[in-house]
Amino acid sequence: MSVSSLSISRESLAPKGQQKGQQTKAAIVDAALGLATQIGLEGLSIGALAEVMRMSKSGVFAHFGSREELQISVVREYHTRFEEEVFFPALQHPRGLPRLRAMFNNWMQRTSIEIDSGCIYISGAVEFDDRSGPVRDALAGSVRTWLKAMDRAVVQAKEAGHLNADADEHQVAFEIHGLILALHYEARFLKTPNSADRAHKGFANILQRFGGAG
Amino acid sequence: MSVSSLSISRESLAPKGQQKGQQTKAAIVDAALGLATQIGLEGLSIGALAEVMRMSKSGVFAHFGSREELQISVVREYHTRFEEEVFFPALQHPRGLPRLRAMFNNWMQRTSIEIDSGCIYISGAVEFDDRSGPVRDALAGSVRTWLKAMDRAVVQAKEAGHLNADADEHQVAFEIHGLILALHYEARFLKTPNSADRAHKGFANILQRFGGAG
DNA sequence: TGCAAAATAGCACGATCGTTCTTTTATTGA
DNA sequence: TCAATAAAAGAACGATCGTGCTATTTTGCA
Repeated sequence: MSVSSLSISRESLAPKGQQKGQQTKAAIVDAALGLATQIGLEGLSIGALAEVMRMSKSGVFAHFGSREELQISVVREYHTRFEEEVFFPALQHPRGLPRLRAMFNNWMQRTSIEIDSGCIYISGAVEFDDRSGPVRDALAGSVRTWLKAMDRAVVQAKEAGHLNADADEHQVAFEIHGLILALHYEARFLKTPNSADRAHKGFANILQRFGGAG
Repeated sequence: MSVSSLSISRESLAPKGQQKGQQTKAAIVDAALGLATQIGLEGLSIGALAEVMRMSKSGVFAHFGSREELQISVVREYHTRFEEEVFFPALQHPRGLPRLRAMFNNWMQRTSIEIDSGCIYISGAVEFDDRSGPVRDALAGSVRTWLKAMDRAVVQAKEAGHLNADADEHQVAFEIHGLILALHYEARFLKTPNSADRAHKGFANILQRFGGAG
């Protein structure tokens, strides 16, 4: 193999000076996210992760320097994917009720998938609700960012006249959040059928009450 | 000390042949419940429990035979307390809307306390949602029992004419469950203020929509 | 009061955990 | 191609975990 072909492939695969290590790290974070959604951020162990990656424990460990840093990387990766899958696509819909509906529907779709795989925003909340530290901060910050985006969407719907003028925006967001949590709880833990339908129905009920049904 | 006084005290303290071991076991379960609500059923370790009890690990362990049996005992104890605190007092209110209100209010009060202490129905759901075994069964059975009681209360409220005739009982119970879960999540994890008010408001909104507001 | 039984303690085991250190291998750039 | 550097492996550490085994202590009852 010639030097020039090597050079070209390096350019194309890692254009911004991305070393082999960066790619490996990304692959580790990807695998770690998969493990963490199933067994939680606390259940995520470097040994199990190394086994999945077919690497040594120390090989995995060296990329992060600590377990905490690994957990934070997982949270950040989840945040990015959540944004790409739920938030950004909704922005293509016009402000107001259409965008609010899109955000809820995208959230519902993601939650429906997570009935099988798990959700670190929910499991992480339980694992870190009485702790402090950078992992908790990353987790709470990420969740708050999303909930604020939901809040803004409700505010815009009200400004657009799609909701009653006296509608309490935070109340709407709170009740929507409850529907998602109930869906996750009843479907994933209790295996209650038709939970997704109940959540959708609940959203329609909220809109009806706050004037967004018509 | 005379034999008769010993006999009397034994009769009074342990009338049904309750040995010392039973009392100790009850005290251990009590301490274990306290630990489990904070750090979860999975975080509950026999070593930490022994330290709290000022006992040896093996001394604690012998009462249960396995960690799993300890966890099940904790779930059962929590179930009993939940019934005594939330369910039974509500039965003293008349069937229909008054009893439904009482059940929700008692549930809210318990949840408000658990914002500080934690709740094993919620943490346990996350810890055991993708596992099988007796602990999961005990947990899910206990939760289902309570949710069915809520369902019955809604049905009775409808039968009494306190809710619209076309109200979907399970839908009402689902949305109420969501309010409790959102309260726990936002208050305990995110430290969002006024979450209890939002849950109460949400309950009023549900009643309004299903015809129980007047 | 004394003796059987129950309750508790003490100790050790294998396993897993995060982490550190040293050594080997793979990659990079001139 | 070769030296410098990054990446990965290997081994070992102290700690904690659940659990089994064997003493020791405490309790219950005649």
